[in-house]
Amino acid sequence: MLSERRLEVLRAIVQDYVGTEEPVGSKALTERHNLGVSPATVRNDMAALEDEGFIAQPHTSAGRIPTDKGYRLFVDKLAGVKPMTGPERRAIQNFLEGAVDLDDVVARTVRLLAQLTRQVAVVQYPSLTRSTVRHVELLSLAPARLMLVLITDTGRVEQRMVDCPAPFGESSLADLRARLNSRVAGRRFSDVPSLVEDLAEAFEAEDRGTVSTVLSTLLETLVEENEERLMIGGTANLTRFGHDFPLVIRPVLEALEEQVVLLKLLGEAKDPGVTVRIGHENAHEGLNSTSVVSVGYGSGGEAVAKLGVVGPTRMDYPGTMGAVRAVARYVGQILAES
Amino acid sequence: MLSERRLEVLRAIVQDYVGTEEPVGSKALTERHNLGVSPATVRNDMAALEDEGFIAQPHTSAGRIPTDKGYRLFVDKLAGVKPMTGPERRAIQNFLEGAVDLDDVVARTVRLLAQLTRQVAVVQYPSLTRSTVRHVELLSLAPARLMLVLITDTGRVEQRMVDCPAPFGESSLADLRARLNSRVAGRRFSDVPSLVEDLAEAFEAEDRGTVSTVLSTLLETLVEENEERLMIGGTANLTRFGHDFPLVIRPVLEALEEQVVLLKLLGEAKDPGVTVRIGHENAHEGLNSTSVVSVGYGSGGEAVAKLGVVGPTRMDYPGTMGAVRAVARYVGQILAES
DNA sequence: TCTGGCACTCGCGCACCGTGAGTGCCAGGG
DNA sequence: CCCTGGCACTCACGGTGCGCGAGTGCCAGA
Repeated sequence: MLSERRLEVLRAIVQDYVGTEEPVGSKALTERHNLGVSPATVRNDMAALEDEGFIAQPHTSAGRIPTDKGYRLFVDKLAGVKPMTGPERRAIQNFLEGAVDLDDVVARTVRLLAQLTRQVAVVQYPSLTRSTVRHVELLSLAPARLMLVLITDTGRVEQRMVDCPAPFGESSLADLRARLNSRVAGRRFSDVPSLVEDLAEAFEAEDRGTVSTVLSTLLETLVEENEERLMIGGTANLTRFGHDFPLVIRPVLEALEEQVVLLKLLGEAKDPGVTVRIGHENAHEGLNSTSVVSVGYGSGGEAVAKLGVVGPTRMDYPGTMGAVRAVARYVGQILAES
Repeated sequence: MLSERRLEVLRAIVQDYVGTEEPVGSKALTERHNLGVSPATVRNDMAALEDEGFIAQPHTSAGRIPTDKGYRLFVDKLAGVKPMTGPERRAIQNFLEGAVDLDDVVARTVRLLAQLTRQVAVVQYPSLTRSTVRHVELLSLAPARLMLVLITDTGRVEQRMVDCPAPFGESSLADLRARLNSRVAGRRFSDVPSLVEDLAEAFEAEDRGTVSTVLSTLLETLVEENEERLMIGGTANLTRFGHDFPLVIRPVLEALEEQVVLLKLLGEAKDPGVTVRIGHENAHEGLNSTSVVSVGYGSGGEAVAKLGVVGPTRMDYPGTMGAVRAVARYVGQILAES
């Protein structure tokens, strides 16, 4: 096992490298942190850390930089989560409180996260299946054309067109609307399929086709693949990535455009607290030189979706984790109020 | 005025430069285009074009590159719009037809435009004020809390919370909903303010406060500033911008994050056809080295919103204009069908 | 186990230079 | 008058060579 001092050396290396973006050498280290030992000793420690795979040299006769494994150790054992200061908390709250609807909440959250962390922010909309039904609305647009509108307790609204197999009267429509709502309003979306299963049976034969079309459209919106949405922002922060720009930034931007990739990325994090995935821990190749810091948020105790940031592996983990956690907490509050 | 041949030289310079991304010299020009004259003559023409400000030298003893003014002349006088090929048209149509709702239409359009033009795509949601009201829905969430949902003929759905000054009964709600819809359904949103002006008067004194709160919330959603939404994509294409990366790309990404800037950008284009704004013609400083190609789209004859792309001034104008125009046409069709 | 000393490595920045594409100008010819 | 071939000049670019210095590994001694 690594001695206390060696861990201290690793911590110092991570901190310095994150600050300066330059490989850090033994002399510079002893000057900026009082480790109480000489550079030569630090050199031995560094050699040991390198043997263990926690740090590496970009080339001989250069300083060391942390490896993914080094950052992992730093995050797990050496660093906490830096809490936000009072003024920061207030600023977050103020900024989020002006939102007029869910889109606005998400948009503001993205901007806020991007600004606080100076990284790329990703915010997932509250998942339908993990939310509660507030109301289901059915509108008649044409004799054989309906619009289905779902509204969740988190303020999310989804709409779908329904082409009916047969004309559907106003009274049948009112009937269906009433029955639907009495069954599902206030219930969790994940329970909806079983709750509406036998609904068609209550209708006249001529209407049953339409009713089951409506129901299957309703169920389709709940399929995992379709129902997830997200918003990203702060991509301009990618320009602070490093010097060897195009090659690094390109795949990152491409990955960010693939919602599927991002959803997987956020979805993988099962930890109830803040999750950090570092460099190669990310399955997607384009994100091998980035770290993802994410956390679930929700109006109650339970998480209805995730949010997080994507940045260079060389990032300020304690600060980023603190910001992400704080923002998630306040977003949860805002959603609970609306 | 410039002679025919000099215009031809300019066209050749633009074409070559767009293709190679490198300053083009007199010798290379005569080799690749049969202008029927010698390099020396071309040199004289180039000198003249430079005097007029259509081309410039990055440094002495390098070839010439077109200036913004040069591209402007090229777009206005020397190049047409390159129509899409049959297979391309079919691909566009297929790709857009799978969309399930408006968000999906917009998202697909963005992806499509980004792929076709290999540039950054921007698509504005159909403007509320230029659309027609399909339905206004009012839901009671709590005794003194309503949700207002607006649905347009283009499939756009907006929702707002309304905190009522006093409890509002189910029957009053049904009454208000019916009256509202009978007045505004099928009418243009821009006419809504005058159509609902005196609606509160029809209600009992105790309900008037709530009714006017609902109405003012309704009117607020129509304020220009709030009602515009847009989606962007294809930012990864910015990496193909040039060599001097960070400095150019940074302000562009920043500008793209400012919805206000983009909306202004699209809004400025008044031309009914494809509009091109080149380099410094764009008011926003960060976009001085980009060109914006935009066009209005709509379900009927009239434009309900704009879409377009943002790319380097050195872009394939005829091709880009053709793609933008074609996509707008098909999006209009899709919207008309839904 | 830590420390100071020492020889060694090697990337970085800088100066230097040859090459070649490109230019402007000019005198001569159609 | 316009076009052409010729000519001298300019200057960015790429390659080479070199000194500096930060950083390293190793070792002997405290």
